Amino acid sequence: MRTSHRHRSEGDTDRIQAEISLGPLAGYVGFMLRRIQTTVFSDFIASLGELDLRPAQYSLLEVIDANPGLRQSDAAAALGIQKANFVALVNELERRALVQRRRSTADRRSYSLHLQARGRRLLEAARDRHDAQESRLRALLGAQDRDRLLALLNRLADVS
Amino acid sequence: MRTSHRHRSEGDTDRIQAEISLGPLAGYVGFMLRRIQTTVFSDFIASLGELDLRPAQYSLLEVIDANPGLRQSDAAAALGIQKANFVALVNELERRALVQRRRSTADRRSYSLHLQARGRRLLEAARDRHDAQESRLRALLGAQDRDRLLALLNRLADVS
DNA sequence: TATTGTTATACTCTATAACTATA
DNA sequence: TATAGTTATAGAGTATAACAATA
Repeated sequence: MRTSHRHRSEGDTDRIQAEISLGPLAGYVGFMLRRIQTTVFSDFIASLGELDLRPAQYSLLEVIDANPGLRQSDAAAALGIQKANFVALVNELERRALVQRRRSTADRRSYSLHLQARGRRLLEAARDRHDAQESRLRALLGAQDRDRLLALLNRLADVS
Repeated sequence: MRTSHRHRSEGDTDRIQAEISLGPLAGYVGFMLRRIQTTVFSDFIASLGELDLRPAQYSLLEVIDANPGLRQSDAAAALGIQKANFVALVNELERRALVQRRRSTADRRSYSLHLQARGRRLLEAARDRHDAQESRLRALLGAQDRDRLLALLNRLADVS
């Protein structure tokens, strides 16, 4: 239907079919990993959006909650963020009274990071959204396949 | 050892342990998906680097090769890139004589995209790198688990 | 009226180098 | 000398709005 009344001239090398093939890409783990991750991530961003919290901010709140008082640079390393880029992230959360920096008495170059009451409350709300997404993923896969997927992913942790 | 000669004062709430826990995050499919994908993607970027080709450029070459003459906007949609951001991508590849735009005779608003000889040669070199990475991933998982992973990923394609 | 490709713009994420204060 | 945190800067990815040409 879409192309039924096209005039095709001699030099016309355009495609007619509507569906575009990804070619060999669709068979690559690397490509599909990126593709699916992007979808899942967008979905997560959307569900966090109402909280005015981006994924990196949320994950930092989680890491501080799991490791109260950890050093700023250790938090950055755990999340795979460079210390230079981590500064603005912490600044913003501190400005919003979600997180607190405290000068370490042991090593006065470093800060330890702590959740404030507001940060804890926001973390709990964000974790609810995260849990809800995780439930949707589990519904798509089933509990057993979800665990299998997690196990398979972990085995890719040391490529390169 | 690391903290053996620290002086801990009364208000010192810093952490002592060296390993930082990701807390509940490590059990979330969404989080681990992002984490592993980032690792695999960095590895891929490094292997493409010598070709002066970024992943998005490579994937566009693949899509054009699989769908010669496809419309610019269809290529953008297939790769999940917005048409506005797609322009500079095609410009760059055309400037390097890898890709060619041709005005469609059927719909003079649109362009059809084609590989040029240099583009085809570069694509083949890039595909070799991609294949090499894929082989490393398969070595980590085994052929069967690689296929299982791909199947599991595909089942997540329609979250949200 | 709607769509294709385009420009302009802004925001996020990431990478690197250089600085300071402390160790 | 080395490390923790910081600043400055630049590149890449992504999102939205508005426009000209064409359907």
